[in-house]
Amino acid sequence: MQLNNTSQYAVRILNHIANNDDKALLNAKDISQTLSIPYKFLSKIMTELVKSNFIVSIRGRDGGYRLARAASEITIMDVLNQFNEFIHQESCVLGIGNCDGTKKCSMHDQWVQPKALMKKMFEETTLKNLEGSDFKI
Amino acid sequence: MQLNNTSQYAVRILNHIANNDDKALLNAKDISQTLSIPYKFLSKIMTELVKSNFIVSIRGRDGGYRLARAASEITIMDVLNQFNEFIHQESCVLGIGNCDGTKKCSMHDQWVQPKALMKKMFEETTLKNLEGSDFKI
DNA sequence: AGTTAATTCTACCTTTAGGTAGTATTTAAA
DNA sequence: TTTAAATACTACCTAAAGGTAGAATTAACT
Repeated sequence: MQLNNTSQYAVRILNHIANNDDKALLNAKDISQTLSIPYKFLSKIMTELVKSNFIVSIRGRDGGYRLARAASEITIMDVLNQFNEFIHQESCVLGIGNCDGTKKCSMHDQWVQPKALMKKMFEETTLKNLEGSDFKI
Repeated sequence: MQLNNTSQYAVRILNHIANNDDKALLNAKDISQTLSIPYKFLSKIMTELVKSNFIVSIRGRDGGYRLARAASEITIMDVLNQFNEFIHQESCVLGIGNCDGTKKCSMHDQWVQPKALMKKMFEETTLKNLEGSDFKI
């Protein structure tokens, strides 16, 4: 019951970029070293973050990355959706299709509240909310 | 953000056995058909459930499986722990080691409540609580 | 005693997530 | 205009999860 590796990396990367968005561009090499994410794997994720419009890239010497929009406009849910983490209302905790009100699995009722709280939290938390210098990165 | 396939199967299997524990033994072939879980894969899970003492097996002709203890004494958390689903207090949502009070990741505070609710639910839900005939299986 | 129907064991196959390698492209600066 | 430092692209490799195959073992029934 945890986020996949790529999602975790993506959130940490975006969080890091948001924390430094006033300064110069950040490049892949630096981010890789700061966050201890393998350089080549990070590069792949960066490209995906560019394509999905979370960040913009400046190519060539002295290039790098910065946020594509305000940190307050990027929710964690946005990011998770991009990396195959589905946390929607009907997702069934036992994996039996979709669980709606009519036909539900045996754990549906117990799962409703935790799922809703989790969903709400991911939807309401933005990169802005995560800013701070005192956190593990 | 969902349980792995094997955990889902394990819960559904145990739930099904609990629902029929008054009747005769259930065998792998029947369970496989009823729950639409591949027979050979199910067999493997059954053996693990026996070894980890959730069920007991009767070998040989007319053999099968039944719960090893009362349904009210088996929590979902017990099952998940057996199948590599770690939902403990210190598990870090961003995968940066363990997140305790002192040194925490940037999402720690937002994650505390959903995680706690989920943990409590899995700990307090037993197979007995899941019994019922009106659920998707 | 032999047959049949069940679990168990060992070994393998397949798919996907995670990760790596090498090269092409772009751009600023010397 | 060449070089250096950056991103982007294509293709591959590796490990783990999910799943399969076949034979061995066990025990009730005839």
